[in-house]
Amino acid sequence: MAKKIRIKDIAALAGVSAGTVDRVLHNRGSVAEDKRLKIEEVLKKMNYSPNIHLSAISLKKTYRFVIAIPDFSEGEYWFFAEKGIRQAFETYSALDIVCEFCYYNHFDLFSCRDSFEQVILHKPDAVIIGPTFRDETIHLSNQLSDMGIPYVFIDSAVEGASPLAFYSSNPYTCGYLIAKLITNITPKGADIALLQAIRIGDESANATILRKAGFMAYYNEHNLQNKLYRVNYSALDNEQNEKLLNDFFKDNQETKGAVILNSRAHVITDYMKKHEIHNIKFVGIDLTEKNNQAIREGCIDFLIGQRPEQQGYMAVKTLIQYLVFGKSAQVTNYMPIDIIVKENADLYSGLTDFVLDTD
Amino acid sequence: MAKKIRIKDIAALAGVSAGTVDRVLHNRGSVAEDKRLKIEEVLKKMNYSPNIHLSAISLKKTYRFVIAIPDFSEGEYWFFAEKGIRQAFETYSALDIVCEFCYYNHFDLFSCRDSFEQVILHKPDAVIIGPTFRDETIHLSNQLSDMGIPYVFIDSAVEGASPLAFYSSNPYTCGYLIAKLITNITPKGADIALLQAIRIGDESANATILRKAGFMAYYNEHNLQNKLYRVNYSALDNEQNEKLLNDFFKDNQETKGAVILNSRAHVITDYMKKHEIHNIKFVGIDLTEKNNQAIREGCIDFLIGQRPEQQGYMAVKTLIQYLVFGKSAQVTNYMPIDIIVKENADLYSGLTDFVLDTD
DNA sequence: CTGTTAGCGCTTTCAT
DNA sequence: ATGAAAGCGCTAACAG
Repeated sequence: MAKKIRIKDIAALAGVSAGTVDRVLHNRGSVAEDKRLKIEEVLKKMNYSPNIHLSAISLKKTYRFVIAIPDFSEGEYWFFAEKGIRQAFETYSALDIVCEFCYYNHFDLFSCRDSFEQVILHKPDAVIIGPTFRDETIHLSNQLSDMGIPYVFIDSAVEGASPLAFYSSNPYTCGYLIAKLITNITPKGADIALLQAIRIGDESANATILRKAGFMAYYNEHNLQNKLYRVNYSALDNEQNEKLLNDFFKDNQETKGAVILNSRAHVITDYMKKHEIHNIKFVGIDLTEKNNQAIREGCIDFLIGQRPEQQGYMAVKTLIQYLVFGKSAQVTNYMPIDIIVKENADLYSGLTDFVLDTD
Repeated sequence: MAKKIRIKDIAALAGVSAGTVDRVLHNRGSVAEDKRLKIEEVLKKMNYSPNIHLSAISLKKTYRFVIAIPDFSEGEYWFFAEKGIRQAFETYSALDIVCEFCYYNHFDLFSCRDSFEQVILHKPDAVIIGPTFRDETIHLSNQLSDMGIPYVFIDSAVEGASPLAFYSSNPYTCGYLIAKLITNITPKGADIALLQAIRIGDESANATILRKAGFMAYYNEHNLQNKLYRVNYSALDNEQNEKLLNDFFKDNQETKGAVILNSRAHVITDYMKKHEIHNIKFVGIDLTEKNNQAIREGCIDFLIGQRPEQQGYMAVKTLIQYLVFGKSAQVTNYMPIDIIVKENADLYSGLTDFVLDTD
């Protein structure tokens, strides 16, 4: 085990004082060029990296975080993302962080627009965005970029923005894998239903579009002949939903498989249970509490897990590293895509203790 | 966001000084009973927990860790476990930790015995054990228990020992899931081969026995009629292996699926590739580098992932929490069981950056 | 431009 | 038994 290297050690090796090393570390200027070079050389050679938790106690600065994500109920997807965010704040409890949450309804474009306007008003030092609507997200991103405020996307990224980083699963791969799974567990050539949510003010969410592309890619690459029905459902209006699904399932009794490219699988399995529709294989996304229930009961065959806690945690961590040391992380960060079945579902849920840290 | 609570705050609320609170926190005695009770009450009410990274700088104590695990080459299972262990030491870099590794050959009982004898000689403050052979592990555990030295198991646990905690996947569930996967991707009733390693001095490793139990349980619960061949192979002797596998595959051309309950899947797929045996579905364990290669090439259909890095990381973390604050964690800790296929394999490998931390 | 110093939260030693 | 004080690594304000 290498002995710990302290600022003092670096200082000695470079023939300066600790204060000067610190100035270099934080780019605070007022350091002679030759000494700066010398210090940077020593830092690199010794592979020094300061203990951020120790930095924190000396730093009196208060960091204002704003989190702009969809609202949620307990056990839903964004619940877990927020859990990860709060966990990160715990881990960095030595830092003085204040945090505002700007929630929006992610089925409602206008709600998102309102919410995003609030973000700037909070004068944040850092922002975490859960994008749903493309144009609104770009608009906010541009404002933040202009003001020099760093921001990180979680759940999905948006083309045309310049976040410090984003943490999401690769939606294309997700869709691709879903296609593989559903076709592997349904008879060859069977009809498949593709459920999609109705949104207010926009036809489809950002991530969902990309997942669909991956899904279709699998079909094309494998020359699949399965008939594919696009079925609308409503996540907001139960009655409307009932009607929409009735229309489809009455007329298409031959459907053997169904997939949904967002976390509302349970809405569909609830309907199926109620109407005693069995023998339809079902693949969905996200281990929400309700989906967990459904997978236990055998109503869902596969779920794709996206590690929302970890995304939230990493977003905070990345921003802190940047704010404190100006360290920019890797921009593109795709999470592992977990394949969840009845047997391993329990092990994935509520596992916030099994988490790690790296630097 | 709740304001940070410091020892000083607790002290003020309890009407004592910071020093006294610290004495209570660390059970260092010399505190009047009534004050102790008062302080403990305040601690609980305020839900105080000290920042361990800050504690660390004041603590000058050196902690001696000994890690007794199987030896490995780069990219093998234990390589990743050790990676997680080292990562944890990084995270807790404020602590002064020295660490000795006692490796043993996990196909050789006697090597294990020798290695475990070394452990005690290092006079460790804490030990991490990767158990393979039951009796040797129990023997070491008893010695450690007698000396009051905390130890944690990773990869698998051993009945009859009293570790501070263990981190492993549930071997029974692992085996069960492997059975489900192989029977789902092979024709109904098809012959299945169960590959098992020859070991020196012992018939089978601890974890493997339990996995086999889970595997068989699935068979029994589902009344499967598949013929099951137990096939020996050698992980150490290539020539012997060639012969063993020849014997089996020549005589059993009807085998449609194969599973292996340890991380050497690639040994078998290498053989199959060499002998141009195709059309055998294959399920194995652990995303080692070589297995990763095999899954990419399509030689393996499913791999079960056990998160070795995370196990190692958690083992260190648990021991540190115990050593510094006497905090005992939960004893039984089953990791998520990852299901890995060609499409998501890349996302699981080399992902040591995507890790979290909680307290 | 640079070294010195005080102070962050936590622990421990040393008087009391 | 207890509080005051010093010191851990790191940072920032202050002298020079």
